[in-house]
Amino acid sequence: MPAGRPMRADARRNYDKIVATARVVFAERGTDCSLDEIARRAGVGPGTLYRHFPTREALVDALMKDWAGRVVRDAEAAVTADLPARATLMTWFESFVEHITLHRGAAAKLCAAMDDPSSPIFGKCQIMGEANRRVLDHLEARGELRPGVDAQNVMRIIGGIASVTDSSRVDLDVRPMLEVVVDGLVTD
Amino acid sequence: MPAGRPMRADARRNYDKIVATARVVFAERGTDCSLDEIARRAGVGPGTLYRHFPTREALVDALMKDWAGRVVRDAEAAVTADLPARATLMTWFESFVEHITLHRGAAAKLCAAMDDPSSPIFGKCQIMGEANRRVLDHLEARGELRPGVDAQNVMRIIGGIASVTDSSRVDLDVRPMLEVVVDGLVTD
DNA sequence: ACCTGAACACCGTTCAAGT
DNA sequence: ACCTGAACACCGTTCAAGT
Repeated sequence: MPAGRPMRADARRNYDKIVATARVVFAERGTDCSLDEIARRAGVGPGTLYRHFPTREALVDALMKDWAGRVVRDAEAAVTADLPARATLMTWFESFVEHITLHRGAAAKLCAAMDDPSSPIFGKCQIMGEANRRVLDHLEARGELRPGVDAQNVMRIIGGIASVTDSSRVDLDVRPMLEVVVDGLVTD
Repeated sequence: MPAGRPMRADARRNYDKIVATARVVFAERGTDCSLDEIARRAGVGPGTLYRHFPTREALVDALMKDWAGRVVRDAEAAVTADLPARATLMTWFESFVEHITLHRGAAAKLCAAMDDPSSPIFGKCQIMGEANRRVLDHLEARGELRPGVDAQNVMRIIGGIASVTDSSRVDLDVRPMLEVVVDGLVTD
């Protein structure tokens, strides 16, 4: 995201139109929808979409512009609320799941990008990872966490739960699953 | 799988050839590979593949013919070994993950089918679910399990961990993740 | 510098014609 | 009853021609 020189007016306009349309279509049809449809509904040629976003994930990344701020804010809120470990983790994990499932199919993509530095959304995963570590470190400092838990692995577990929930046909309640993980993390 | 009348010889031959080829191609390219390629390499027309397997999942299901037996056998082995709860669960969960990731991309498909009775592989998910419940019931009867854990949710959590591991670019060790879940399940 | 849209390759799916 | 392969629709991706 280095500023670079400003875009030409028509390019800027197309870029914004594509992102806005993608937001709508992703919400309607999920992260694996047709890119052609996005271009069509945005009123641009398919080549224009590709020029701005060489991969689907680059487009997903553009959608998540203000996402990072919300994630960091929620992690900070979980820490400063200063509740018992169980409540802190449940609150944080619930917002984690909510953030990672911003569109249908997004959770799986985010999970896959967690260990893929070449992915355009790798940066977003790192932000999520840092936010998660922030919460866990806070609890560990107070001795409320079992020793030897790797924050990265915790992120993968919660991401997995989110993926399964996201891809399920029925509307699952994640909380009982999160509670099992929380029980496995806290000292009693 | 009701026996029905026996297939005509050429149909039988094609069916078997498709399944054998699919086994190879799925192993090579994952569960989302091109069905056209399978038909081509099996030496049949695309229509023939569709006649025998109307959906991709129907083909996956055919591949898992002797899979169910192995799953049930492993669950039984975990129970009869009669080890402490932690060891029992770790052993069982490790084979669970192994079975559910038989091909790249399979874990996610299995997870999605867990709550979709219309899926051709729903039956396989139920077998997995029963095997899992068998192990958990055994431990619960001995009071080694925390009260209130739902076997179905446990299956979803482990399935989620398997999915994330499966879709990751790097070769992850699932055991630390499984240990967190195990800690969340057992009484101390 | 950027956009357009035709063109290409590939894939899933169907179905008329064959045996 | 089953197989074949052409045909169709759709999608991702590229690129020559335009402004």
